[in-house]
Amino acid sequence: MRRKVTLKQIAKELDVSISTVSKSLRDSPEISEDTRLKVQAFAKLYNYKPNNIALSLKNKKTKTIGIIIPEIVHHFFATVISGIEQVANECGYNVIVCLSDESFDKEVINMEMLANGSTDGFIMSLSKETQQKKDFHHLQEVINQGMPVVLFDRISNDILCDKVIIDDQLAAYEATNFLISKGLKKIALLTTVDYVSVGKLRTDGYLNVLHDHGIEVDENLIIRIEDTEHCDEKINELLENQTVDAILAVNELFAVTAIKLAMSKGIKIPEDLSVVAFTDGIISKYSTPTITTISQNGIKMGRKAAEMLIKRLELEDEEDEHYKTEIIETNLIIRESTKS
Amino acid sequence: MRRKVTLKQIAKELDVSISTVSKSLRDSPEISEDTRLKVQAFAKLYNYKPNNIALSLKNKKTKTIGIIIPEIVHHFFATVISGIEQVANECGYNVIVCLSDESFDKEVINMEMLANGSTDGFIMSLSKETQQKKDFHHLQEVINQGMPVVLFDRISNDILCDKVIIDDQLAAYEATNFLISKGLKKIALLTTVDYVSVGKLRTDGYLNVLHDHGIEVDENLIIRIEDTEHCDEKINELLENQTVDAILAVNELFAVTAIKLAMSKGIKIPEDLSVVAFTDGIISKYSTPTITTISQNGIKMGRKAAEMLIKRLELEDEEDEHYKTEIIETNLIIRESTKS
DNA sequence: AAACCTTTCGAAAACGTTTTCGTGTTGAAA
DNA sequence: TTTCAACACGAAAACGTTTTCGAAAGGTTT
Repeated sequence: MRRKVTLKQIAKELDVSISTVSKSLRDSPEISEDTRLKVQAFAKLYNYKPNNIALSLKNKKTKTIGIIIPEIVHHFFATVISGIEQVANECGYNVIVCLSDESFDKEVINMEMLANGSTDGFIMSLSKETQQKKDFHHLQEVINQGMPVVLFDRISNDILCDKVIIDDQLAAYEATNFLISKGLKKIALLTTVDYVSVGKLRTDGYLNVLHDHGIEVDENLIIRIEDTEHCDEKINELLENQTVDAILAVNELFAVTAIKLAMSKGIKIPEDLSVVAFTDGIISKYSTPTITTISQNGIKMGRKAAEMLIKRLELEDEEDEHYKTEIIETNLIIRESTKS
Repeated sequence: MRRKVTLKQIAKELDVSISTVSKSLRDSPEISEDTRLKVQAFAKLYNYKPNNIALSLKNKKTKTIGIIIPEIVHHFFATVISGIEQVANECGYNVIVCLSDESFDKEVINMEMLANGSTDGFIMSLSKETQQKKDFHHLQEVINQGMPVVLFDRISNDILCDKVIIDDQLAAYEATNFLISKGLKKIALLTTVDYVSVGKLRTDGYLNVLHDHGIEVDENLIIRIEDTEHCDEKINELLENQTVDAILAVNELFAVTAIKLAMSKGIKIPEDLSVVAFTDGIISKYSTPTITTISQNGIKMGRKAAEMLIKRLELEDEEDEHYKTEIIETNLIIRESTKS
């Protein structure tokens, strides 16, 4: 077992000072070529690598990005992490990941843990509970301390910081418009409860397009689902009590559940019912029929968030560049679940 | 902008020494109640929290676990991270995640980055390239330095360390056995190239069960797929040229692809063709028909790996507990893709 | 020979902790 | 009055770096 070697040990071994070793390794012209080469050879031999922790302490920079997300077993969040990791890696940063499990308390705890020197900044998406409580003091605290924060997807207008989102409202508008253009009239919406920011925005987009086409809003066609685990019943209820031409679902899960239920009732897709879903994930790609979705490019979102954070981190001393909100474009990916 | 307050600042402000402040905050009996309360009140007021980096440097412990996995956009790996994070959190550890992208070089670079003080230990799953090259010097290096490593899923017997896996061979044996028990004879295998450890083991299990039942192995029924992206062609070829009763796939993707291709050819599932897949992920749960799978409990795997690592980390000074390999049990989850 | 410049290196501070040890003050016991 | 223990606190080292500044040694210029 050969423990890691330090500057001090090298210095002692070669009978020079620590500073000489440090300077030699950093190719300082202060040091004669003789000793420089000698030190470098020795360091290489013992595979010396500077200790990151010591560097962090000295530089007051950890080169680490804190990511706090509600869940990691959601494909979308996984892709965002992937995107973040890509540019972090390119820029010599590491990422430390914490999960809030949709819990406000865990979000706060994780944030406080990481804020005490572990990371240089944060990239996060708010937990449901946080969005519901509208309590952002933990974020505010961190921002006040001068740590940059970038919010993505689940954001809040009450927090002043950089943000990256898709235009949920517009995307919902366009997707619904697409359905209308196919001659479909009775379009149901499967959405979440309103405190989830994206659910609200997508609902708004849906409402707007109906309004613009002079279609009356039928509240019976709007299903607000609180508990993702038991969405079956509410969707089943919809299919039992209403005849609908099309469905817009704010996530894949709702969509695939609706499709399965519909098919089991002998409803043909897309002949009898067209379905469009938000979030282009694996389910949509591999379900039968494959599902028309609104792509929500997680990789791009993650990359952009990381770029914004790192840019701010490396900004020379708070030339306070004002906060930006970047919008990642979406596309409608047309597959088998919608009429052509 | 109120930067974080340090012991030194508190000391200066209250006109006491740094040691007094530190001791006060740690409730040392050395300090009079008077000053202790005064210091604590002041610290609370200014929301003092000790700096993690400084603590890490002093204690030579970071309370951080390094995770290196091939990809994060695989549901299985995401669940493992989730499991790791659960127990890490319970034990006051953070996790720092690096992705190798199945590249040997990235794996090495990430490992070296994290090994220089950033983490106390590693949990990892080998990249394909690493398994192919059989070059483990980076792992060996880290282990020699006294950092604990826990390998999961994609492991190698050439590395001496703790491991956690499923019994791939047994699981494949039992799954195939299940198919045979349904009276199915011509069972095809969709697997990976042999250097991927789990692919090899699963193939072995398949071969063993055929042998034990006296069924002759038909090499035409064993499809080794190198490139996941273009598995369609090879699977299509199989379905065109052979009539098969059943398919065992080493992952969900191969299974769902096979199912879709078969259905497009008018082959009925499960009447004409039964399908069983490894890895119980979302695809299997939501595809049509739903797929019978071998559960590979990622959460449990992650939890176990984290427990093993932390146990070793908190073992008083290398009482060298010998290395263990934990086996996570699997279950066959029977769904619609197999005959009942 | 005196003054000065270069070269080459080391001491020390700094980052923020914790902890060991030393020290001054007080009060009580001898 | 002396001695000693208890109490309350501070100085300093340590963790591993980087960097500033000072200084010794040697050489060059007057």
